[in-house]
Amino acid sequence: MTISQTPRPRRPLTLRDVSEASGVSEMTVSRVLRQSGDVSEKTRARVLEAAKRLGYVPNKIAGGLASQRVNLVGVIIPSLSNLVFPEVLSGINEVLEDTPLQPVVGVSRYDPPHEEKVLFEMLSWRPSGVIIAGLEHSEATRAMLRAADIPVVEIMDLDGEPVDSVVGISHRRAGAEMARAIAVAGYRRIGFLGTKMPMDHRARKRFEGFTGALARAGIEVADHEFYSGGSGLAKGREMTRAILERSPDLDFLYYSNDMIAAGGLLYCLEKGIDIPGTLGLAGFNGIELLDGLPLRPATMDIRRREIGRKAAQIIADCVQKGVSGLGERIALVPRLDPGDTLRPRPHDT
Amino acid sequence: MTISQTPRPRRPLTLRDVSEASGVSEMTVSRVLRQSGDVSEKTRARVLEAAKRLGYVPNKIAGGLASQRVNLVGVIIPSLSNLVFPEVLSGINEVLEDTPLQPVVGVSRYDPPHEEKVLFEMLSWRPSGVIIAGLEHSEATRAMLRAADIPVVEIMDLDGEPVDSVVGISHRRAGAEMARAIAVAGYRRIGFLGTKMPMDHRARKRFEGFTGALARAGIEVADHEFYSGGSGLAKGREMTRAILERSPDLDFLYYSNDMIAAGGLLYCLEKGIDIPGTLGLAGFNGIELLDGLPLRPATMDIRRREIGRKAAQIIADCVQKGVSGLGERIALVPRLDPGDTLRPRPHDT
DNA sequence: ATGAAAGCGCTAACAT
DNA sequence: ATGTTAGCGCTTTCAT
Repeated sequence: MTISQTPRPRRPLTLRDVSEASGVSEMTVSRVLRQSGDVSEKTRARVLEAAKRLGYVPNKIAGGLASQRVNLVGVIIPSLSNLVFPEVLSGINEVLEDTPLQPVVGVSRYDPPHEEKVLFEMLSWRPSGVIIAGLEHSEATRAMLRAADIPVVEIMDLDGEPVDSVVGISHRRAGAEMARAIAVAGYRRIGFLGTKMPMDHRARKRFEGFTGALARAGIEVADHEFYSGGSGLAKGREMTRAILERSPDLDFLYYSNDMIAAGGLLYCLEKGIDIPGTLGLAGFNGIELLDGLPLRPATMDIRRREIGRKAAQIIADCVQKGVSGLGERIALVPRLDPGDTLRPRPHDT
Repeated sequence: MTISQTPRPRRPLTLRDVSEASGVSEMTVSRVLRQSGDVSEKTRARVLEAAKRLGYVPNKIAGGLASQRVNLVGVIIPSLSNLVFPEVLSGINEVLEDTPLQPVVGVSRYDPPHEEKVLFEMLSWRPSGVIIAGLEHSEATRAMLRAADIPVVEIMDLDGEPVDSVVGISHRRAGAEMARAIAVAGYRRIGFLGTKMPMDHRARKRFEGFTGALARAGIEVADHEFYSGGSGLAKGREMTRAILERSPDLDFLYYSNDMIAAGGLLYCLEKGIDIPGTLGLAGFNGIELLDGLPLRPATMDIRRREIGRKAAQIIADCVQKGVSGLGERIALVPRLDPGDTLRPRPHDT
């Protein structure tokens, strides 16, 4: 007796296979599978049954070519290990899940030539829109974005000239606001700890906004420490040790992100430094990690999830309206959280 | 005087446009752009110049349909916010960057029906291979993977029946090994803190391996605490508080991941508990975060980056050889790191 | 080294 | 409600 087996196809199944198996024309099968147009309930059922039985998976390559529409949204972010960007992606996902659109992620590594390459690859799939982090791109990248004739949303940052729409916060203002809060609280000998600048424009703008606002309060940054490489707790400890050994009289440390701030906090607590009495601290981003620390570092929430949601919404709107961009500018306001490490302190006078 | 401007095309550029602009046949243009076949240096230069000047971006949709080959590798992981998976992705990227293959990421959210949907979407793009986390999938998912007739690599876990190839560690053994180390060190009143099981098979297997090995040493898990929802430091603190209030006589806590272990550690240190004298701790994963904590919790490194690399290598090999799978099984051995929180202790006798 | 023709699997547009 | 035809932009194959 021969054993009957589900045949394992060498050639992937096509609409035609479903058409033959169900005795319905290819066109009607296509309509059923896309739930477009009028199809009788009976044929619909027969088609669905056949498609399921055969294990048919539609070919979007062919579909996209025929319809000249591809429901992909390219998302280009600098890094996945930053913790911030996965949250932006979640926001994007949340919105796109209620649409036929699907995000496709590319990672630019804070490297403009690589960003250019990633975008080129992405555009070769003819996505319906692009969401891209930052406003600083190579001229070629900007040219491609403009020429693609699709909605483009630049996210995270507001300080610059967008190609089309933009959703984010002003990092200059964020830096300035933190500076003001620190100055108002009475801190005077302030150290800055951050990433090496050329890589990260947003960190640079925060630094600029920070120093600018301090200057207006008659304060100069007393010392700074820049690093390269991954930012983990250990890096924050090390940098904090270095800057405090060099400048033991600092009374505040402003870190360019929460992770290194958390490392610095742990270091200071171990050294028995009185926080925030002797030394205040602040980070940036508002990541979840901060919730479990012995003290909650001051930080500024940049509303990552909301940035993702708004950006995705703009793309979805454009696609729905059939327009290739609508030059929106959505300014989100970061929320300063003083936590336990940024407190008004007695004056020195 | 009219101002000459680069015309902004409504219709995306095609090979034909480049062909006309360069006076070279479409076919030859195609050859140049794909760097395949013999083309004279002169024509090549002309084509490249025209393509660049026009800002031509090839249409991979059309190319994929014509060639029946799409250089995408689908990667399906449960979550992006887990810290573990971005590292696996890095490993995959590292290898694929030296090939024409490109990863496309889908997130299954530890949810089999959703995983099924994500895979279906992915397969509709006819990728050259699939890398998917875990061995537990719905029957439909397994059927799709088999029917796709492309290389499939299941990653992270070894304990089960793979569809094709598999790269990972045995979580049962990992749990068992940690149990043995704890027992040998002399701990006897052991608590387990982990995720709610049905969601996460690998955590479940570790738990099974752990309790099994303890049983062989004549020890039972004295108490356990399960949680749902995100795992951050705060969750680790809260769970630790709960279990220690209920069972103050525990002498060891085994956490299902490093993040909650770190939270637990911070909690214990604040409470002034002597670690590892009174209480030992261990987590799981070997994440970078641990490096900056006041004490380094014991953990087990699961070699995430290497898992990604090996998996990608298998796909790349299959694509290169033109085979649709080769049933490899790569068993990685996790590394137990006792850190500062798992130390031999004096016997109670 | 280059070109011409056919067709990949699907859908738009137009029948019926 | 269903079917027919043409063609999306590229590559394969076969000429030259």
